[in-house]
Amino acid sequence: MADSTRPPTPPGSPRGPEPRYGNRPTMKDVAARAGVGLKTVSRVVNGEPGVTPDTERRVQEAIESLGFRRNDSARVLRKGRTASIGLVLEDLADPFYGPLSRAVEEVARAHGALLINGSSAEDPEREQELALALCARRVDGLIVIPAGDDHRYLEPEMKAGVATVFVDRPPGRIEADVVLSDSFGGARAGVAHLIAHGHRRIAFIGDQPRIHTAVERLRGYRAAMEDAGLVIDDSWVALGSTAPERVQEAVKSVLAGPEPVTAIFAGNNRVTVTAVRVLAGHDQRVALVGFDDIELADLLGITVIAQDAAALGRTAAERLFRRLDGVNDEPSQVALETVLVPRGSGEIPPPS
Amino acid sequence: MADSTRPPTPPGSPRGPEPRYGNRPTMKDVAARAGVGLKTVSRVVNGEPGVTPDTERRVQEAIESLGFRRNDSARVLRKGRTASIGLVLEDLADPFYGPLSRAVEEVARAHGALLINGSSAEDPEREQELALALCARRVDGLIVIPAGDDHRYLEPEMKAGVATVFVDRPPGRIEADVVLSDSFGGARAGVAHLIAHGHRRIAFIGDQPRIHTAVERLRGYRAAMEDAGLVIDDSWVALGSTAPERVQEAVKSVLAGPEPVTAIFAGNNRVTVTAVRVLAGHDQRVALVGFDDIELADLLGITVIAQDAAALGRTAAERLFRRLDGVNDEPSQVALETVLVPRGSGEIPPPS
DNA sequence: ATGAAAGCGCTAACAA
DNA sequence: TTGTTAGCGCTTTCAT
Repeated sequence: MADSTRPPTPPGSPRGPEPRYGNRPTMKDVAARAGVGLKTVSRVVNGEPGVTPDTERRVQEAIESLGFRRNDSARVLRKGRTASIGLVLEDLADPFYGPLSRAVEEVARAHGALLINGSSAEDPEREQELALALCARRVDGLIVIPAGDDHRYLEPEMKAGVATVFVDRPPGRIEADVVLSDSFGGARAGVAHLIAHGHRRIAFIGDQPRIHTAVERLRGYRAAMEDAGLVIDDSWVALGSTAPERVQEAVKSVLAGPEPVTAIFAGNNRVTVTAVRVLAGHDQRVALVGFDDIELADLLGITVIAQDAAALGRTAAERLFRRLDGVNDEPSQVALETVLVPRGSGEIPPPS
Repeated sequence: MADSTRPPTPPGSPRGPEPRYGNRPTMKDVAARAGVGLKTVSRVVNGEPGVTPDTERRVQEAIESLGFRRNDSARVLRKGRTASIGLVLEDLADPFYGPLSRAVEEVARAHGALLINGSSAEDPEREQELALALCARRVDGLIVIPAGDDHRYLEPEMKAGVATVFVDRPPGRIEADVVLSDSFGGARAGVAHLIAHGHRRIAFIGDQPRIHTAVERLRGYRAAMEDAGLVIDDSWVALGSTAPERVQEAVKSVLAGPEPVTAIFAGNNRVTVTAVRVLAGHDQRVALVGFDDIELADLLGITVIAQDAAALGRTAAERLFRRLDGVNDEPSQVALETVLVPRGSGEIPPPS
């Protein structure tokens, strides 16, 4: 009865495909070892009541000596909840998404859930592939930072009960909760700041136009210029990849020619970083305001429109868990405020 | 036969605990809908051969109209492999770990696996809790950046077949693969660099002494000083939390008194950032070399010992998958080289 | 080419 | 307090 080895092959039963998991012990093994029933082991493992201290001790001993660990896959299969949520973001290596992901993780942890995150690398197909893989693993909920602009592929999943919240950018062609930063308002305020400091020729260098935030920020730029009665020259606006080479090109371009811009509004942190590098090598002082705060921007005197990445993540996660707790109201749309942080670069006056 | 609804409650069978998953369709449902056997659906879903094009089409239609998605939990239960690996790190919001995690993710992706990562927040208990939770979910492998110094709790898991690789810091009281940066050599080179530029009184401000890299870097500092025949004053060395307040205090302290240090070696990126801030407000110019590269450090002219976080992650992940592919040699220990990047702050001479 | 039946490890329901 | 049974959704085996 108290045999510590498991029969290598349950005789008479079709054996598994291959030596799985180096033969992990199961509750059945623990039960045999402790000389109790299967359900009793289950009770002990899950801290359910109705087990005498003595039995519990015996079971615990068996667990330890066998090195048993509950198989959550089996548990999930039975219970229907995985206590895990998925986060699809663009790139974990981007300093903007790290804090966002961490904030989501903390909320998940507070709800006893694990976070699985994956990077879409700004590729819509990969976004879809990832999101669906997470659904196949039956995450209870999904937080998505869209790379693509059509999320109808998530409809069956959402109908099937996968709570879904979009962050940073709105979903395409589907109704769902969204948590955004006020890109339009932030950009408008930033550009207005430059105008207030005397600038009239201001460039906008941003991300690719299929990205919602890029378009919104451009819209904010246009609004601020229009508010001031300024006409935008097409050559001042450059949307595209945020790869350093492209941005470098764009910055140099708006600074060239007989009538260069005197100020630049950078559409996100990647653009700002490269712009700062280019401007550092430029002979003329050029004003700069960037969207997104950056580490050490204070020391470099970079004026920014700061958004709170952690707050974005936290808000989205809280919304998600509210849904998982059964709240079933209309899809909501939240826009978090941005903050203008003047540090010097945005207050440089135009050359007189 | 081609009925699109599933009986709400399988009659005569004890029904499940609650309306699971908003009633997700299963292969059985798809089979009924398509008028084929269960196994045929399985074949189609998994792209196995032995299905006529016509049958396949019917099954595909049923899948789409039902919004079926394979339940990977059930699959895992049968197959024994989850095609997922776990990564336990310190803090995803730290710009050092973002790229590391991303690199691991890419390798995992190349091997068809998903990455689940969690932050230990530098808390040994939380590290263990997380690692074991990942094991309960039967990740195929585990990459751990240790917070604690005793990893015997992983022994049963490793015995049970969970491939395990440690990164950035070695494991405690257990034999396993490790991928490190050469902290000792890097710190030694950095401090030697300061000495070569004329410094004699050099401070070391680092992380908590229970963290391996902190100790190694301190050892490198001591070695460089000794190489130069310099005696270290105890007041020059400060180990502890990397919270800005603590570091600020430490920096101010080594710069105070009648014989302040003329140079500082910062033990990691968090320390460097705060040190730079403090030094920016200091009237005397003080040399600084920091361990870890930092974004925009080039513009601020910060001399650093750079380690390649992505390479650490990549190397560890490759090692892990080699193990998962069945390679079973001795635990290996790899140390990646660091690079001294002179940018100005490390070349400031002592005041004469 | 297709399907029926067994069972992966666990929990829910129901005895005992 | 404890154990027995059925079945979660899938894959495997073996028959047809």
